[in-house]
Amino acid sequence: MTMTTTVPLPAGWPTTEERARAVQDELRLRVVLDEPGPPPGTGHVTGVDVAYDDERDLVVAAAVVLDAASLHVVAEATAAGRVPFPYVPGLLAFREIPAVLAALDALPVPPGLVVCDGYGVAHPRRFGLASHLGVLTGLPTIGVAKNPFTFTYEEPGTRRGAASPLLAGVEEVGRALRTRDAVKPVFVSVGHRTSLDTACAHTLALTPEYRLPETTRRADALCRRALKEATA
DNA sequence: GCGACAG
DNA sequence: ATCTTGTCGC
Repeated sequence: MTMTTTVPLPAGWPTTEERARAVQDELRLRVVLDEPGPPPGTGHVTGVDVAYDDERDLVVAAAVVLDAASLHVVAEATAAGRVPFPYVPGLLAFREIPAVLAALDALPVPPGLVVCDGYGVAHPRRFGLASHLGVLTGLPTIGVAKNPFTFTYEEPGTRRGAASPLLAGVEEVGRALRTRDAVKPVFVSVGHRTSLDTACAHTLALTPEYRLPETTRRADALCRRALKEATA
């Protein structure tokens, strides 16, 4: 059974793009990049995702906890509220995080590593959704995105497991990682308290069958379902 | 100035 | 993100 809670807007949540960028420039200093992160296949791995109904100004987030070894669902929670920020490239976190925080708070078990649908340090100011969520919660986080955003990369080898650097100019901000033979890669970046190697290892452990991590797939399905039930 | 741009 | 049917393939 899934419990849906109501989203409280964190105190001081920015309303303007200018303020939001200032918040990123301040919080980015707290990102921890010198920890390896939890080893793949142990403990919990949690996927978070968000669905919208802009017509009704409604946002629903889902958090799904998996046992990292079996990939079985251990717990799940959802949270619904008003959309707190418009979609602006580079400021996605301000639109998604309040609902995600509420869903994580509603979980009955520790989340372990949190897998986000989007980017971590692969970001214009090196502070994407996954890093922001990590700093706010203290949890280890990674970002697994479906698109290369503004970054560049060389096509990785055709086999699952092949990878190539995701580049912001000459700086490596993440990795294009093939999770399925001959299928478009995903774009992995560190969020908080995790290394890039660990992030990629987790991503491969979570993709035994599909291109996207099992965590993301489960969270995506849950928030869409909860949005329909909230709309109905 | 123009275009591109995680979800 | 979201709007949306059928269809090709394992």
